[in-house]
Amino acid sequence: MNGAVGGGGAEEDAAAAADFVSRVLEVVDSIPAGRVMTYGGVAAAIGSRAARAVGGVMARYGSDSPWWRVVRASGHPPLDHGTRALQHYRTEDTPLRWGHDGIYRVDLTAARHIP
DNA sequence: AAGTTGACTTTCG
DNA sequence: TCGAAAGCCAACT
Repeated sequence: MNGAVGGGGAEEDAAAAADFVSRVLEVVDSIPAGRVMTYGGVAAAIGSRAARAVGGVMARYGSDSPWWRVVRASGHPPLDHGTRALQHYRTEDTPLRWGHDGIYRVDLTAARHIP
């Protein structure tokens, strides 16, 4: 395969990032249907408090992961993707708490998944 | 190397 | 119950 060692410095950066991303995706992928986890919960599961970094990973690499199972601490889905997530929540039979204006939020009291 | 951004969290009013 | 501000961590420029 590769005769040379290959520098390493840049690879360590990429490896470190891939490691963080892999852990996040693994936790997200381990969330069962009908349950949700907060960004901070996922971060805590991998031993970090980087809730924002978790969101950043979802924005880039979450395209292939059940990102809709990861919600904010308030039970609101990510930004304007609520409509898109709602389709999945109804399909996964996730407990939702509906407001008077038709807006909904995930019932973390029942749907919060604890690893 | 340093600063800015970001699919966030928590606390105060 | 809702709104604004500060804090923390990781990635990008």
